[in-house]
Amino acid sequence: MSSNAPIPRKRPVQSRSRQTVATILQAAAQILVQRGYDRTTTNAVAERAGVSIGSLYEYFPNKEALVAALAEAHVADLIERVDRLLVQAEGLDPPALVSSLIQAGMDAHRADPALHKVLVEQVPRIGKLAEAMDVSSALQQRIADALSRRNPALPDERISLLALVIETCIEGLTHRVVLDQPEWLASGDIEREAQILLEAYVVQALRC
Amino acid sequence: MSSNAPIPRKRPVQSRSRQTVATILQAAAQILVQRGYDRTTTNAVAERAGVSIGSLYEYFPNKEALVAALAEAHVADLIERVDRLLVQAEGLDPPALVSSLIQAGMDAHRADPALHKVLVEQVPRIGKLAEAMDVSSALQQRIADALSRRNPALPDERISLLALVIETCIEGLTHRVVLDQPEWLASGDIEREAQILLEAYVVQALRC
Amino acid sequence: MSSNAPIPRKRPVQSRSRQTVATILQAAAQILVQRGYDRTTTNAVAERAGVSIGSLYEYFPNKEALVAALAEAHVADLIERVDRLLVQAEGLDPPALVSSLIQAGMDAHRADPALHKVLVEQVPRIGKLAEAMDVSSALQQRIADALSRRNPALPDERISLLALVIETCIEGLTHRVVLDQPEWLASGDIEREAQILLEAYVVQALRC
Amino acid sequence: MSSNAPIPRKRPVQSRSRQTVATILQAAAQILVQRGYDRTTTNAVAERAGVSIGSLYEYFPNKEALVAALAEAHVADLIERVDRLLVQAEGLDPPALVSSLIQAGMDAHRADPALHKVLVEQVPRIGKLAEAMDVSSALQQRIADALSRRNPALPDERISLLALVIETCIEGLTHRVVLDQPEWLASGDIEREAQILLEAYVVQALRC
DNA sequence: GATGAATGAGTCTTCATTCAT
DNA sequence: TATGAATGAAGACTCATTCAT
Repeated sequence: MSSNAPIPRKRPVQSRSRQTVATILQAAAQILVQRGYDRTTTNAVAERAGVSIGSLYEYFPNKEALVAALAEAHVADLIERVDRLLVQAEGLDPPALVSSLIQAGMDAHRADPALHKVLVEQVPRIGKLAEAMDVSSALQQRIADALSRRNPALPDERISLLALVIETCIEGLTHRVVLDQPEWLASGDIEREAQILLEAYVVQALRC
Repeated sequence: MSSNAPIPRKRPVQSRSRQTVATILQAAAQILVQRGYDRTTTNAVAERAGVSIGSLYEYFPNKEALVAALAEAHVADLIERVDRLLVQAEGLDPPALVSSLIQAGMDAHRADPALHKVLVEQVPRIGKLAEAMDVSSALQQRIADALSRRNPALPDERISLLALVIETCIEGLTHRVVLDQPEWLASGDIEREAQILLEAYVVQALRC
Repeated sequence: MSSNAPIPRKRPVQSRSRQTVATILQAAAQILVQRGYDRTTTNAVAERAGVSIGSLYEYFPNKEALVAALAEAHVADLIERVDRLLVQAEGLDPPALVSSLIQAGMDAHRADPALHKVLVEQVPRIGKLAEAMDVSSALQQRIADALSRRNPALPDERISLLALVIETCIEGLTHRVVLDQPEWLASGDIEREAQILLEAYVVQALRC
Repeated sequence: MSSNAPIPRKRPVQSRSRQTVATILQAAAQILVQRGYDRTTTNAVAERAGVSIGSLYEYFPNKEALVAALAEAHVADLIERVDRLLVQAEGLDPPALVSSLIQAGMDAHRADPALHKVLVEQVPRIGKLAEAMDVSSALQQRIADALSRRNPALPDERISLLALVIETCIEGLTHRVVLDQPEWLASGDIEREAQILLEAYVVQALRC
């Protein structure tokens, strides 16, 4: 409207959009956590976000896309955390690498455990949502890279298999603790067991 | 009428009911696999079962209960398979026990993989459904018992932790293979890795 | 079965039927009072009566007929009570007659106030049910007869009108007290007012 | 857009809603009268109103609320009519007051007799509906006020009782005529009788 | 872009009633 | 006659999505 005002630097529209999108995603996360997936309605999300339902559909073509966006953001956050830790672990020996991976796995779940729980337990892994929620592939890739740098001689197939096993165990153990026994989080017992379990495995594997 | 026949009276009636219930559950399984949880409607299940919608509600108070019954049956089947294998593994040494556990885990998922996939990926783990789908607790208990018999000196806490780790890893690896890479099922690669991973862990653990 | 037992006097079948019908009606009354009309189901009535739903439909062609039978029985009970009092009031003077009528009205509602309340407040006055619940016509007729015997000179039209007014006021006042202010039942205030109200009216009317 | 127009902004939006609500209520009244309460379905009401079923539920959370709104409106209309007549009767002597009250009662039932009949005869007086349909309390209050102004010396208790008796008789007689013998409406016979009945009663009562 | 009233296909669920046994 | 499993028409209600303003 006020076209000659001195304020607008660049893409004011875009920045407002960004803000709106962020608000909607926040609202979606809250409602998802409070009500679960099935009972989350787009109307409720819009209302919570203080945005009209029409606006919501301006940014997200449907409910699935909305939740997918949320899942993507969450997953990106998770992976970013893992990446940060992996960078630090670059030069370490295998036991320390394993430790780092375990820490990364545990740490990743500290992002937004409640949201994580809902996403994992209630959101149907179908279509776009299945893709959006696939953390494992990305993590396996990163683990594979790390292993590969350590022992470039190992064949890719073997690396993949190792990465799959490692990632699966860490994710499995972490999930179990985070989702079902959050009271165990503090003790560090699980980390210790995981270390024992995987250290031997990895050390030996990197030898072959 | 035939007052002194040795045949129990109400049997025919009961058997009709039984048949109806079984038919409904079968139909539910089929439709669940074909359409996924959200798009499974009670009316469609009744129709597929060749039964009136009223009959369905005669036996299952609502959709949740229907799917929960299905999940319970599936879980029971699954656990029964594990139990059978564990019985055979009774006297074996730790490596063989581990092998049995892994086989049991893999085998369990051969019950009805398609149904398993839908149940795991799409059915919201909420309320009655969450309970009905809890295999892990049961399996951990069985593994704990097996370990306990092997090494009665170990404290319960330690046994529980071991069982949790073992069960989680086996379930995690099996899931990953069954749900995401069914093509790996045949190769036996995963079993081999799992054996390596867990054998060392268990052997050592049973020593302490 | 035991066909030559000395017990059965006459129409054992009929008497058993009678018993069944009575049981069903009792059950219907209970459930009606507990749940209200809409939430009263024929299945629940049968169950409460300890009778199969099929048997219920043996005796009552449909829900409406069942409730109508109940209403009829209730109304018959009411009218019988009124009749008993009116017989006693035969020779009395007008004020005493009025008093008797009022007593009869109040007394009638002591039959089964809870059932009465449900029938009046919730049962739709439609078709067979409307007929079954029509107490007023019968009462007006009886009042008209009583008045007529007192003053045969009065034209029928006038008698009818008087009866309508008297019956309506008594029923109205009684209802109000019974349904809305049961705590006033004991005091006798309403009876006193009704007597004042109607005595003057009737005395004068019987003169013309 | 037309930013400085004196017309309130949201009006068009609101007026659309208002219109929708009004249309729905009209349709509900029609269908209620035609089919009776039980056979009135929300879908039919929406269809008759030329509105989607979703819109109906936008404004009325359930069937009960819809009918309650209708009843409330009807009752409000009814009471408004009575109030109008009572205002005019302010300075009159007791006989004229009685006459006014009777006229008011009769007149009130001219609002929408068919709807009135359905509401009274078929709508279950339960929960919200019972409240919505309670005319008597309001009318008794108004009558009590009128009496109180006439004779401030009378104790409240007595006033209440008088009002109850008067209101009950007028309502009873009016109902009977309107619901059961609409053909008597024209003659004026009932009004005359009511006047005789209540005049003596009120005159005497206001004396004490 | 924003709004929010309106849409309506689609679900679950109830319950009076039937009928094979 | 009695039983109770089975029926299925019908109804209340939800919510993702559209579109006129």
